[in-house]
Amino acid sequence: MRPTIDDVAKTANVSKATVSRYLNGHFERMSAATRDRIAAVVAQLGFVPNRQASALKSRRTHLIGVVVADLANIYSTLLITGINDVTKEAGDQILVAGAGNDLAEEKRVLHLLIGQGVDGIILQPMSQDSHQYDFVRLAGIPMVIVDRDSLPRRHVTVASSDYSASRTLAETVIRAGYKDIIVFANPVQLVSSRMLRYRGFADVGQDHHIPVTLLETHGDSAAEADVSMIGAWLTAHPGHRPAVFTTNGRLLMAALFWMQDQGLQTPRDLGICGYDDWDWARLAGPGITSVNQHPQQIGQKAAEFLYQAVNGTPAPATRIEIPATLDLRHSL
Amino acid sequence: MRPTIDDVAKTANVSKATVSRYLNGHFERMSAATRDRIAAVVAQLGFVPNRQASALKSRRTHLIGVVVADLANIYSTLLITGINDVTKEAGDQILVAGAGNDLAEEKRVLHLLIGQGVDGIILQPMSQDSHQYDFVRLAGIPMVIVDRDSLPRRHVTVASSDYSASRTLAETVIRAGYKDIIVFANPVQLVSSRMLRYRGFADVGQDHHIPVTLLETHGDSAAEADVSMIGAWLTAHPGHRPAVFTTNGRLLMAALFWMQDQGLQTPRDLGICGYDDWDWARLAGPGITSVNQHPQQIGQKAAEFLYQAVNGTPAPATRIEIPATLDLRHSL
DNA sequence: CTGAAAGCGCTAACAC
DNA sequence: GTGTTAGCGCTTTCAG
Repeated sequence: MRPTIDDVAKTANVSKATVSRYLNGHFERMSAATRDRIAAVVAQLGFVPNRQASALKSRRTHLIGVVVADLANIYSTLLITGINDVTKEAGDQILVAGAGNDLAEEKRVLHLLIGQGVDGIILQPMSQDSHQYDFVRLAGIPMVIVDRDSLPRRHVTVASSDYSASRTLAETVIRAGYKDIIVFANPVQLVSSRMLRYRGFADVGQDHHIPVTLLETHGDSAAEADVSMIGAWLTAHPGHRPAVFTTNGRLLMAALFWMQDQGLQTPRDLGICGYDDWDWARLAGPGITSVNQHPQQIGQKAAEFLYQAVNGTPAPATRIEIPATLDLRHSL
Repeated sequence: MRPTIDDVAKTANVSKATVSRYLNGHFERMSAATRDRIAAVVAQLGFVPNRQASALKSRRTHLIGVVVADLANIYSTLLITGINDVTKEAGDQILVAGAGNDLAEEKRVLHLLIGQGVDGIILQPMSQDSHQYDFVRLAGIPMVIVDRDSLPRRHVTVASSDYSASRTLAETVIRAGYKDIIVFANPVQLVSSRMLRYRGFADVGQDHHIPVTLLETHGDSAAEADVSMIGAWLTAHPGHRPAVFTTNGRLLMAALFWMQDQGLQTPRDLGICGYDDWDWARLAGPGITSVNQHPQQIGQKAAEFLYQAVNGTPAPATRIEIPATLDLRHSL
């Protein structure tokens, strides 16, 4: 079985304390001889210190918890990759969990993370009410929020510039001559970023006296999303050629699948644009005009802020925006 | 700060042992009164047991380590999602790490996982030589391998039916009338699954006397992959219209980006097909014929086998294949 | 420069 | 039914 610090100490003829100093790099006042002897024994035994034990005393598990709304999402992957970029430098590991788009499940996994004694948490929150997360502050665990707001703001929040990116895209749509706009989204009341994306369109539409219709669906996979709502709208408005804006990549994909099935083409039959963090939209049809929010960068920034807090110098609880970028293509 | 089992014990006027029994569900011989009292105190204090401490004695951290070759990959996301489906049921958590396609880095993170005392590991291995992983068996940690072989086979290995799927696809290509086949891949010697995918084509090509050219590139992102090799081939073979097969989704995307930039169309100028685990290929061009290896299922199966081992009844070290499926579309 | 000893929060015999 | 006690493997004063 795994050797312990005691095994190392005995084989090297020193005390556990000395080995511990060695492991933690406190060679300042240690004879080179002892150091080398310990090094040899560690290598020979293949000793790997047990972090569970060390955490008990040192109060540092070197674990960072990450909770995303839905694991099977490109956004999540890229976010996690960004976080990993910085935890790696710190020699830490990430504990990932998916909330399955469910508040109760999110709460459950947060408790698991607390139980594991994570040094900090990065959360894409299900709830807009930050009081829901009081228990993690009570546990004394630093947390930073990503992608969505949770208010009153108690944590640094890193998100993309949803509202302004959305406005810019809406202006583009209108400039392209569309007289009808459809926003295809998951329920916007529930999540601040969705709401901001919708509001960007709604506000610009109002400025230009262009009607903006909100079509809400539950489920965001191609299979679950109820894309036929768009078909219903089309039937109800014969002769109209609207621009459809989808608030996330899965919905964009769902909409495009549906169009393909219906034999609808863009921009001939309708315009389409939406969020896409993975650039595949460039390849669909004539190329879909889309917004990229750079989740990897969001992950990096979030992790950097988290470490500030973990190291005792938390930044003020403000919203940090990573600019989303617009890729103009030929679907409008 | 976080309350401990001692705090709970004192407030509830019982011993730590009783609280511990409560926490672990040993109510068999416990008065309902004490049980309820403890429950109340636990809720009131917001007590969450410290798993680090419990692990020290119980030898179970409830942590499953997952090491993938590259975190920023759809395959990884879906694999992790599948693993999470089953660890969640067990009340466990997953510790994910990316090896950055580098053997040394993989070794480093494996050591970190061992240090964290994970109950088991799921690995998409960088090395085909299983001796590289002797140190994990020495540490007594159960492991299952996914996606690629590492031999001599010491661990259950869950992968997709690479060779047969690849043969089927090759037959399809040839039946479509192509007289030249190009396999665009990352170095095939290094990874068994790539090799199997290549061999499937090579063998079928030989059977039909159709030349199969292997074009190898390093880096698999659209930016890094050297797609111009295909262009060079085209230049060297004027008048030919080959079918290109890419051995993973990133390379498929890279090839399609390049074709788009070159103004090349499929199937007009060349045929194209490849691996795609996320169905976006359905939307590209006329729809790209592709192979889906169902990574989520692979993850689930792998986790199930891992738990068998963790629970003391390891399955024999065989290769388990999850059938890959072929989506015929219009790119050939 | 190194060692002894106490203890982190929890579990698991073994008592009673 | 419940309490006592002895650690799990490590870190960290405090001595020397």
